[in-house]
Amino acid sequence: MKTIGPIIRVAVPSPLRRLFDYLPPVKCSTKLLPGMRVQVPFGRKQIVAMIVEVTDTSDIPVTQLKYINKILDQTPLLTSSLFHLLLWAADYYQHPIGEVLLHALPLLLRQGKAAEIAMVTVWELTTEGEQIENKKLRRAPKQWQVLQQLRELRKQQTKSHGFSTHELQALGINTQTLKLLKNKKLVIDKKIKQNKWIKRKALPGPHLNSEQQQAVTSVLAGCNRFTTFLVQGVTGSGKTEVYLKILQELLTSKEQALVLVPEIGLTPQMVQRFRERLGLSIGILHSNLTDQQRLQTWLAAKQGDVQIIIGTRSAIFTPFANLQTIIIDESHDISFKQWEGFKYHARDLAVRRAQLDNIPIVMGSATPSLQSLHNVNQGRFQRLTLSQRAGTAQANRFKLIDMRQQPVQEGLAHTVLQTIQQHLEQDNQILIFLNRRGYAPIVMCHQCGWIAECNRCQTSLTLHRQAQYLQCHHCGKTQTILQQCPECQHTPLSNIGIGTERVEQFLQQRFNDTIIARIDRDATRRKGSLEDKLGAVHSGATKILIGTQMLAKGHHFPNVTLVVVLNIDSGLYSADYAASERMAQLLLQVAGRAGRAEKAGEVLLQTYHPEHPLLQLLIQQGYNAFAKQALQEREKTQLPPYYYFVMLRAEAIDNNAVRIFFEEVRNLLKQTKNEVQLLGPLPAPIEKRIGRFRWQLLLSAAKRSALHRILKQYLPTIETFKSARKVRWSVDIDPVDML
DNA sequence: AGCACGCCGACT
DNA sequence: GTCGGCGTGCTC
Repeated sequence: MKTIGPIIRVAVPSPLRRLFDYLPPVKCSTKLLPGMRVQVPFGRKQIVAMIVEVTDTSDIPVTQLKYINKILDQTPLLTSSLFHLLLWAADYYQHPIGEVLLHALPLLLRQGKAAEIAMVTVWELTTEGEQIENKKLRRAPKQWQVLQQLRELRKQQTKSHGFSTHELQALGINTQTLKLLKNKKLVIDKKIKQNKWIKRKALPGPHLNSEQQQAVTSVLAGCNRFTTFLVQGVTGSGKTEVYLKILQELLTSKEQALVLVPEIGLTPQMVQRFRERLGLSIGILHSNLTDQQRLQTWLAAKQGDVQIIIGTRSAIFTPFANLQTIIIDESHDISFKQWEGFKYHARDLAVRRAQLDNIPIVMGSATPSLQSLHNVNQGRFQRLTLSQRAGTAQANRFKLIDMRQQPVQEGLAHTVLQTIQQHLEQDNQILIFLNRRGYAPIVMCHQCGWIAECNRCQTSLTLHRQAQYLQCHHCGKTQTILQQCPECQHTPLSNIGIGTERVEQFLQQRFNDTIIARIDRDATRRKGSLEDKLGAVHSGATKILIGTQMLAKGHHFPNVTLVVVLNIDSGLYSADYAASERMAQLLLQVAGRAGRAEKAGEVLLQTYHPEHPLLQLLIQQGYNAFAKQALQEREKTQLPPYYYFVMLRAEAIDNNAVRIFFEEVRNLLKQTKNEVQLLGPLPAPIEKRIGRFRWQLLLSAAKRSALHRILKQYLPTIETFKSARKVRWSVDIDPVDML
């Protein structure tokens, strides 16, 4: 039984891959449009939903249709451009549409709060208030005094409106007095938009070198249509200056830009630099804002009140009144990929958004993803290379240290220790990189082979000696240190493997009068301690710096002349095909921390596989040569970006429930014949995590469209499986991590 | 997902 | 006798 008549089709915030039809409210003066929020009865509750379509037929009989309860927006909350991007994303990532649309909204809007720009009250003198004489206020000295203060402020002020309650309070002016003056019509209060999107005077930037200028010119030449640029510039080649110049040249006073940065890249220093150099208002979006701050920035961008938004991953969902370009810094960074819930990649969405809006997009990186380089080869991206390092800085010298040929102490090769000694004698700084925090990753009984394991995950516990506990680095759970083997009572237990804490302790003994700092999550937990430690490095007091990934990004250490990377081998032979790509990116990034001043940097890489061809290529011929070879291998072995991947994952406390689910899924997908290849289901590389057993099934195909068609066809069926209710399952399109 | 309905075990 | 366990079905 079909229903004819006005039908409002909405998306609801639930994991259902379909839309729901409603009738418009009985007396409805608002024209209902896609992108508006409504409150609707859903099941037993009232929920916030988003209008997706306004149509005139429904497959649901009219008796089953409910009425919209309330219209929450008078105009669409999502701009048409963002709305279409989100619809595309829901389809591309095969994620429930309601979750996608509502995920894009700031929390307060998701909860149904009004999309209101915060207003502040400002007080202004009336004409009468400016002219009135003292004698008329003889009996109100306080009011007269305030009036005088306001007149004084009026003389000094440069802004067109009055002063906020807050500002006046700071000057000791009582709100009560202002109200009395208002009653006498000597002052008036007005509500105005919060004036937080201030423009400043732009400071001039450095002179661009010819390559930088060339890059800017190329981007500007393509500035009024969809063009994709990959700015590939080594560390220190001045990519940020290129972005700044592009923004400066491209944006007129009403136009906007979105700048996406990795999670760790959004530092106050970076924002400060943008603020100083661009005479434009800037809004920031990241995870540490209050809900109200996020909402106000979001609305300001939508209204066109703020010109530049700098934000992390989720800022790709900001609406803009007049977006002219998107810039993605460190575009290879995997923090642009959302891992949980709606598993989107902000970089890929950004490219799509630029295409929908017909604007240029600029992606920058010293070490572009193989995906991006493939796009360059295919002619989809235009590459702009910056090869000169700014100033007199010199390129780093890489050297492989063959661990097999020499004695090793606490993870450090003999020759490496000698080199450290030399650099210390020359009063230089040294950076040691090890992507493993704690003292030792394994605690083992030498007698019976027992290993301390997490009871919730299938992983070994890491010994944290200083903090005095064993910790699981997957679920974070800690437990007390054991003195004795629980199996055979043998004592003591052996600590196997090397973490940052252990390296620090060893080096402190070895070079006992040298100041050593450790920078990892444990050593910088206290607020301000990271800043303190970095300060001590910059002042020159700290001579040796030991750290994890935290060190690899953003920070500059101009006086570091020696970088040592302790364990690069995990990137060479891994179950994850992309491990070598990430290792190469990390190595160049770590190396880039050093030798930025007049001193050249030396980079030592400790390995048991110095002959590894990709590694050889990387250090002898550089990243592009490495990437070319790695891409050839990917093509030969049918891996992305030549093949397309979709990972189907499921987990449950009951291992069997997951196996039954996947058995059903596999039987269903058998029908696809050879259109897609199935690998698995297999237990995930970390089989058990936080008490849940995890399995995965990899789908791959030479054509993206084939994969997409099959998912569209079969996911609704999988959704109805009874076995699906007993597991947590998810679809990951273009997974970046196989683990 | 969230929520209710519904049919079986150990308790005031 | 009930409180509550989670299996199942539904959401316009």
